[in-house]
Amino acid sequence: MSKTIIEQVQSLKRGTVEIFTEAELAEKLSNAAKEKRQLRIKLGLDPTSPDIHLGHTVVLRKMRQFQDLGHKAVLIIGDYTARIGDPTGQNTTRPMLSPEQIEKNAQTYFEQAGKILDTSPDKLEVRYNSEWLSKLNLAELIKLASNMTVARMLERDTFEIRHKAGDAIGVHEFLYPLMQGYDSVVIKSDVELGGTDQTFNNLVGRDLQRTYGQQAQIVITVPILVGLDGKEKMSKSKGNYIGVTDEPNDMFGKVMSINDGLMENYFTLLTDLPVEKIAELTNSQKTHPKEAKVLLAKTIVSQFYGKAAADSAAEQFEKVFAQKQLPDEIPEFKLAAEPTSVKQLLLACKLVETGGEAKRMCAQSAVMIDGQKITDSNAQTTPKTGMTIQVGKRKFARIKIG
RNA sequence: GGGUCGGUGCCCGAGCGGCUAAAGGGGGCGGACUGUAAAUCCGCUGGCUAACGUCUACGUAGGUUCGAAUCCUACCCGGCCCA
Repeated sequence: MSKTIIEQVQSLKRGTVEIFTEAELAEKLSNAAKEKRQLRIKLGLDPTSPDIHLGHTVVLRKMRQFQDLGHKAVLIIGDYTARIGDPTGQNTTRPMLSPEQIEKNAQTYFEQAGKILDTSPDKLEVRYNSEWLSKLNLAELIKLASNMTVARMLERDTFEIRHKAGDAIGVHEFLYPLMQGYDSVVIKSDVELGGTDQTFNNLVGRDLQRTYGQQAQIVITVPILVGLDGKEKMSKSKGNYIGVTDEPNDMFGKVMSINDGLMENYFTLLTDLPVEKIAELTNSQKTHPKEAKVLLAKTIVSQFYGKAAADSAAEQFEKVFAQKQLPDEIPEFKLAAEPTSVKQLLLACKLVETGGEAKRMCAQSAVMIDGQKITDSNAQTTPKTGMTIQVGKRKFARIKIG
């Protein structure tokens, strides 16, 4: 209420790629204000992978902005659409989940998304799309499908690429955008949020609402966050992600591992720092890149764990990586004081997974026991309390006899 | 339905009877370098074993052979072309 509509649109626009259309958004916002009505902001969720990472938080942060303006987040758990699997993804076939599994995943999701979203009941509504999709009969499905043409489907990048590459495309995959679009009709969405990979799907919702006689939803797309490798999108399966439940030290370390060029992107999408400040931080003439990255890492960690934890993570990082000292917290393992080989010792402390790996690590002089390099995995040692073992730069263990 | 090509390790991809735990690349891991990285360079990259070895692995199931990822048969899955 304090912000004008123009200001609202400006702030909502930050960090987005496209808005279909900005003018309509302004109109909706202003009508909602006049009618004292909450806008319904839709976000579809995939219940197959409940663990959320920073990539998901980009769109969640945008959702939060809407909530803070008084609007309602409507989360759609795609339990029914999960039967198909988003054609955007790599895999076209996915295991069908049991209702219990979906429920569990959804639960996990909320716990994690709650770190970003406002979960008070007047700001959040959660729906499962099986609620209406399972009731569609064939006639209704045909009607739905008649709103789409093959040519238009094939326009879609992912289909076009796969088609040209000679990969299989199941007919049922064409239903995915329709089902997702139908969700918008059922829940009467005003705005749908999504990554740019969802642009097509979300625009289908817009069209469908029109054919079903509703006012078309606004579609807002946000960028797909690039993963730690700096190339591919952040995803769990690619292992280039930072999970929102990662421990502060891990989270900090992962942020520090991104390459310098990625900082600006992360600052913009994952923090609230003003644009001018970001420009200053990412200009290496003005700010040392490491300093900027430390600030980025601290800012991100503190969003999830608070400032104290962020500062402590920064200290640990400096200690372990820059000064190559031992961290404060080292996992402790209880062992018997029997002589064993280094190989067995590493296995017992879970520093390696297989004997072969233990041998390799030793051969590559990555193993240190009490600061002594060990190169022979068959060397005998007798564990004693306080003995510290290090494998590589980041794996540590401490022994306790007992 | 017919024809044809194909299914190889985490991924891509070579191999097309023994020298193949399977070239090469990517990824990952370790080391050097550094500003934490990135880039670059070097090394490693199936399990068990102290080691000799041994087990598992080239779509699935059988078969031929002293010996098969490599040949044969059936089946499953996919691409393309024809209908």
